Amino acid sequence: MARHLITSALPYINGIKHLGTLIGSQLPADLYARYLRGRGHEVLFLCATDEHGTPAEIAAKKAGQPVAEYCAEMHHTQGRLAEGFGLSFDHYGRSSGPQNHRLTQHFAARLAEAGLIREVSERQMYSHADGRFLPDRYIEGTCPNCGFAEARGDQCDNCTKQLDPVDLIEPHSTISGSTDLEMRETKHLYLRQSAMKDALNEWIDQQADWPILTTSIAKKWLNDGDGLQDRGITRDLDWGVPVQKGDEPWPGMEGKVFYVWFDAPIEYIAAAQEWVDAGTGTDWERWWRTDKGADDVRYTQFMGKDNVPFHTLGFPVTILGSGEPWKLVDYIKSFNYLNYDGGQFSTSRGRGVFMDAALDILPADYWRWWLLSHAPESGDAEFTWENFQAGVNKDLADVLGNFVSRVTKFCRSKFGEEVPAGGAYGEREEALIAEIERRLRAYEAQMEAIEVRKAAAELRAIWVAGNEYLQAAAPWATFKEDPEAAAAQVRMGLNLAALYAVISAPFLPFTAKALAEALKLEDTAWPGSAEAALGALPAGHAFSVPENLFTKITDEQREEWQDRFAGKAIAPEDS
RNA sequence: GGGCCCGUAGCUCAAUGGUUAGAGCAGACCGCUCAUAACGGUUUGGUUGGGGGUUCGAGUCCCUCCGGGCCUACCA
Repeated sequence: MARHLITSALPYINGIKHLGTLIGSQLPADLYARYLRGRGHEVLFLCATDEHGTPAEIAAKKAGQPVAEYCAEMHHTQGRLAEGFGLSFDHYGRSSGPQNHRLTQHFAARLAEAGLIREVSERQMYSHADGRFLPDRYIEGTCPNCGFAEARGDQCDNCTKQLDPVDLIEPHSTISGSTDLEMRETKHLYLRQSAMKDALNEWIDQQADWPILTTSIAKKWLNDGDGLQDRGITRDLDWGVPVQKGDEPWPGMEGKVFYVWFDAPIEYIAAAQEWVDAGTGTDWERWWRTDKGADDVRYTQFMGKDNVPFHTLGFPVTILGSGEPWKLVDYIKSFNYLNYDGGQFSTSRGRGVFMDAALDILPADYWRWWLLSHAPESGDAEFTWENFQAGVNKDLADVLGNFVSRVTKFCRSKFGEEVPAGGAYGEREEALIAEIERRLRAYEAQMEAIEVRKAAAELRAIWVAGNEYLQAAAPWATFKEDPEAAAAQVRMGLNLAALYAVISAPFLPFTAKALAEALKLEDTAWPGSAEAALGALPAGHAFSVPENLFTKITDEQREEWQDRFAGKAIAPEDS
């Protein structure tokens, strides 16, 4: 038994997330957490909404709500959807919570003491109409280089020239459209990441077993061009963690807040505090402080590739630079993107499937299975309705669902709804047990390596083995000659179903639970030897035939959904 | 522009530099009739994107070209 701290990248607050976000971090993190819990390990699985930053303010404005209220509502909505997908967070926190405020200010103070923060004066565009400074991307104008009318303040999307907002002809705010803009002097804090470049390089070099995606992104940022650059960690916004040195004011920084990418990862720690404060947990420090018991914790982070720089560089600088014994991540599992039917998911265009709509049309396990078995591990993956329909129908309805159906119904018709007694296992059963033993251990190995697709393939192979066995044993034929032998075969079949109820749970928690209940399976502990596991249901054990575990997706449904989620052509923009 | 990842069967993907490049799906054929017309078996299908090189041996390493994707630091 070991102790595992698991975090999923924090979903940003500005709306309901799509399937790409789900498979990019939360779902595989949940798979791993469920598996480790199943193996009897002690697990703390944390997630939270990432609530600060400009997009949150803009989304709130669009919704006509104060930002705090908007975030509270959206946090609730996202939480409800997470629950709907079976995401088994031990705590689902908020980066805007008081714990994170205090902790973020604490880290800033420690970093300042360590000489890792410097003040920089810079000029930024201020919009009078909006009453705020605008990030470059929220300013548009005509490109001085190519004449493109909708060039952004940071770069022209047409000619790709790097721009400064002052270069633009007739610059205006994309929020209000106002042209009443001026450059203003403003002071900001920068985290001196460059000072820790060598330490980070050495640390990354030690991680030979991390996904290439993780280390290559880290190395690129560390060594590209002039190497790792310092980053501004404050913004001129209202919504966020006020800049303070711990409890003390920070002269010259009044009215400013820390920037999201600085406070968001700190929320991983704060979420553990929230977990305790909410009364769900006790002693968060034994998970996060190596001087208070966390030295034997294994910490695994899950995230999409867009989040890798913050987790390999920024956050480690915060942790290491503090000079305090905080737990540093042990393994970073990163994912590529999931595309939607030949393009990207798009929020504004309504293109693709979002978490709320997904649950409206199908149970969570359908999505969990397909997404996890197609997790974008080696490259970007693509969601198409044809693939989704084929995968779900074949794997879930035919291979798993139908197996359970055929064995339970056959038993009911010949022996009644209890595990039949009589007969004995022979060579065929011995071979099956040996095969299950081998595959079970292979499945565990893939799970432990967090090879998500390979783990799914192994699990599926175990389901298939059940169908192969039934077909070869053919109890419906045996029954006519030798009912005792058929009883043994059915007993084996029912025990396979019971095994599936246990080992499928990380992928299919809802179905696994329903199956376990139908089989009246008391003990859902992870199987030791296949031989013991396949004896879990003794002769005479009563069960009930479950409803069909999965309904197939029809061609009509598929076509309807294809149309419904194709999206409409509106202005481009975010996802 | 620079960098990274990817390119393997119609589709989705495997293969510590080492037998004849493998699975699943789809297709074809056969079997079975317990089951959600499900299941099982057999089988078709490959110039591993192109070209060059290193090596006894290359899908794998190097060079180059082609194609796709991502990142490039004030979106997160």
